[in-house]
Amino acid sequence: MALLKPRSRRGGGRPTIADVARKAGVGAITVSRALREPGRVSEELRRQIEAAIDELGYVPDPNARALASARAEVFGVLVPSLTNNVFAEVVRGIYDSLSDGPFRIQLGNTHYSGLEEERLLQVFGSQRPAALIVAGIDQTPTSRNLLQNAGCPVVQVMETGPDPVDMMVGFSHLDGGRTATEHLIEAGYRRIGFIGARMDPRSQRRLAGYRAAMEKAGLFDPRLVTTTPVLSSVTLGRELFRDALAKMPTLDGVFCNNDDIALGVLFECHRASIEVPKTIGIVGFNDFDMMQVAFPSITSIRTPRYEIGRRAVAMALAAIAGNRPQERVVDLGFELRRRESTAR
Amino acid sequence: MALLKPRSRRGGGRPTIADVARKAGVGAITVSRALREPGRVSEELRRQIEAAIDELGYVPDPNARALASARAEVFGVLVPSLTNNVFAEVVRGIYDSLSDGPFRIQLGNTHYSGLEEERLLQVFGSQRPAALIVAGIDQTPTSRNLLQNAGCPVVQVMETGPDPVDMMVGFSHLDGGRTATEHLIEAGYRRIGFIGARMDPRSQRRLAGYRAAMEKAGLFDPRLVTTTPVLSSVTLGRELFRDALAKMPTLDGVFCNNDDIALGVLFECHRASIEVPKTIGIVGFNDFDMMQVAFPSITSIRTPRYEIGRRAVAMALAAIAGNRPQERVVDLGFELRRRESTAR
DNA sequence: GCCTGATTTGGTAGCGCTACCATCATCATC
DNA sequence: GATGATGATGGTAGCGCTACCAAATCAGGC
Repeated sequence: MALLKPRSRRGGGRPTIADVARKAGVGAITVSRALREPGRVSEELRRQIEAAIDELGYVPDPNARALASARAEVFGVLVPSLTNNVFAEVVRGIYDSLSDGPFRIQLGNTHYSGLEEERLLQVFGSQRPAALIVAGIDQTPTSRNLLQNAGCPVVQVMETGPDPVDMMVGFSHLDGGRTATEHLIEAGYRRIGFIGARMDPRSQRRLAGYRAAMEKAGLFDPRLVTTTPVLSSVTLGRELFRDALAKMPTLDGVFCNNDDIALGVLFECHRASIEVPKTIGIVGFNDFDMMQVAFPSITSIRTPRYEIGRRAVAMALAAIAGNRPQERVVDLGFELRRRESTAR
Repeated sequence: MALLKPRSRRGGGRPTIADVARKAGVGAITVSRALREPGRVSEELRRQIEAAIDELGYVPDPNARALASARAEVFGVLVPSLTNNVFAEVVRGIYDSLSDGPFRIQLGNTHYSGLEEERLLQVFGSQRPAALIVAGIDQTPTSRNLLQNAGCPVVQVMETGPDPVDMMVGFSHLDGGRTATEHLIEAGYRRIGFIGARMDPRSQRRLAGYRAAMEKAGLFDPRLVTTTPVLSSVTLGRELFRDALAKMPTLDGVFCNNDDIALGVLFECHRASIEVPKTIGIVGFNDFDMMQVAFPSITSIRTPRYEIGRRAVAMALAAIAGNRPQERVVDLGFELRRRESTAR
């Protein structure tokens, strides 16, 4: 008589929770509990179960878990760019904070497109993630709606604003732009340009900060502003600076939308023998490592990218654990790093 | 009399494949087939099913799918760093190639640690991914074993070598190092240093290429080599260059392990009024955008990072579809970009 | 008309896990 | 000693989907 079930598990024969339960002499559900809520299982059984797990080399199947509990141990992370170092550091912060626990990261690249963001939120939602972390606060109404109905903690990162979907961690780009510009003004520069590429909402707010500072000092002139929607790069920084100079030869300072642009400006100054900081003052944004090494070293606004990632995860984990933080909007601030490029 | 089943689906009430089947008046399995193998379903039913899907806004549950088919639509991607631009571009290539299809990306950061790589492969394996893409070819025996038994296509990227686990896409770092060094020699430099940080296996091979070229020209001297295991940065490039100069004041050229180091060297040359390329020639590695903008522009080895990501996915997808490429090792090469920093 | 094989469709039985309840001790309380 | 209250454990019934097989249909050949 043949065996009824020829042990042909479809799934490749890895040990399951039932195998562990059999070996430990307990019910499957007790194994499940021992894994998820160890406190609710007696110490004796827990030890037996752990021994069985070790012996069999059991690893829980995240897919089965997600299906049964209608909740995947996944953090959905949406950023507008994978190669922009700013977001890479945010992602690194998220990753480092999550690598101890059971949570995986599902990365989405919106390419600075609201439509793509909507599409990704749709896809991510179908997985019932444990939390969503999205860059920016300017979601489309559709995206906002998707976030609101995601049924999980949501953290908007990089910026602060008055109206969080759920939680927020970031800083004020407007204040950052204003601080950078005020610093140039205080240093004695007057014909201060703004140079920016890829004018996403954060860049727009830095520009607004620049404008506020310039207007307050009675120095604003629209011809001082040079922008392009093209993706930022060092090469582009150089080109935009040449455009700006051509348009406004009396330029004596520039606030650059980001450090790439600032570096391009610096190199062009070298090339054209424009003295920095004497003839032109330069301020960057983000304060990448290279800013302090550049010659002359470049003043920049230090932004807490890595810390934003870490804090976003901490808030999301707290919310998952049931104690949503009191402060739903966390401003991590920024810091002006004064260097040679503005030391006139 | 109360309803028997108060329609309290645990899973939040999103439409399921059964809902679609009911609406379209077909069996559930036919809907499943229409989604995965449209060719095997008559055109009429297919149309009905598509209409039902649209109307209900049905999105397949990837977790249920993975559980039932014992195969997740996930590409596991293992890189040693999230912020190193080189890997960010590889990941971008992978992401762009995958964003059309159903596959998700599961990212792992090994932090240049073999042990961490083993741990991640273990975790990734428990999800039965559709494919694995790992950076480097120097896996530990344990990791190699895990890859071999992963039961899915595996692509090792960034390098080429004689013994792929399954497939490989990359280029020869040894040849890259040699080419860079030979270029300096041909340009007339003689006391050519090697400066490298974070001496991972790829850096080691570039160093080996440097050494081969130097020895062949009868120029090698161990005091010309300055390395550190510390993570690479522009700041570090500057410091290492100062060390190298202190050790060997007659240095007249440097091959830098990567572009960050090269940039640090360039800035230090500015700062110390060392003329480039007259007194010192500089060659970088990777050819980031900024190399061509720097003043003077910096000679570098252009590496096909993005293309490596794309090709790795293409090969993996082909293998999944059943037609594993003939060539299991693809060498995408590199290119020396001659610029001002070596134009003596 | 019958058979064969290809094509299209559906039913059943899981995949591995957890939510929900039921059960059974144990112990304090009246 | 009956009555809950509490805590530990287990059974059952799915989660939403697909593998596997069975059945139905149809074309063509004899």
